Amino acid sequence: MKDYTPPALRDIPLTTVMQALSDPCRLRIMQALLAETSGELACGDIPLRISKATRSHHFDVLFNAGLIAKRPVGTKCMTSVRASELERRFPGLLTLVRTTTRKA
Amino acid sequence: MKDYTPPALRDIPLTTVMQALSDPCRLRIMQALLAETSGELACGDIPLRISKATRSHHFDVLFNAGLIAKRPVGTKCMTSVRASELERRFPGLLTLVRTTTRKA
DNA sequence: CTGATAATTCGACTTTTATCGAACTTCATT
DNA sequence: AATGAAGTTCGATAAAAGTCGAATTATCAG
Repeated sequence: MKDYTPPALRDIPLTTVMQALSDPCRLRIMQALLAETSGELACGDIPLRISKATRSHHFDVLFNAGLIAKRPVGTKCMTSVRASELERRFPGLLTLVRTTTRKA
Repeated sequence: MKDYTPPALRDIPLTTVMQALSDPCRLRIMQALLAETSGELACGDIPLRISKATRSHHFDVLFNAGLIAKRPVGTKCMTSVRASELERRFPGLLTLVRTTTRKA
């Protein structure tokens, strides 16, 4: 919970974003966030069969890739997609993540 | 050069595509192919500072991720982006790859 | 202050990935 | 058949990434 200042998207290469989204858990997280009407969720709110440590790691990767923002609320850590910024820097990315359904 | 039959995109998860594009060499290859007016290039035509073996490996990853097609011409191996199919299966992907410039 | 909850940090371990040199295959040309 | 060019395959090695349990920090509710 060190720092809530997100990285500038200008400095993020597309390969970093691709890498962040190449893990099924992380893609799920992004899709869950995008599907949420409120726009944000706490880390623990997304059901994943992984340990707390791993979950924390995945959120970290998404954060460092510029994909999500974090906001502390009590002991919780609410996260949201940096939608408008991402759309500017990576046109088409969110459409891709939103509309591509997971294969059987 | 075993098989030139590309995988069905229906069976390719988005994470696989993301993983394939998470490497700088491979992203370059895709961007070079998309920028090419003829639409195709031989493996060796793209300048990369890697060995033949590694280059071959990267083309293999792109092929298995459903991103490119291969066509033998003599001893050469012409490759092209599976553009229309990709656009249907992964809307926004090619726009993303085409328009996102590499950071400084 | 105490206890409970949410999340992070710290090693340690395992799996995956990128990379290469060398040997091999294929095809075209001579 | 012999040469050369373009790719592939085969280990081997080194770096990166995913995973976890245990210890730690931070915050809220009594």
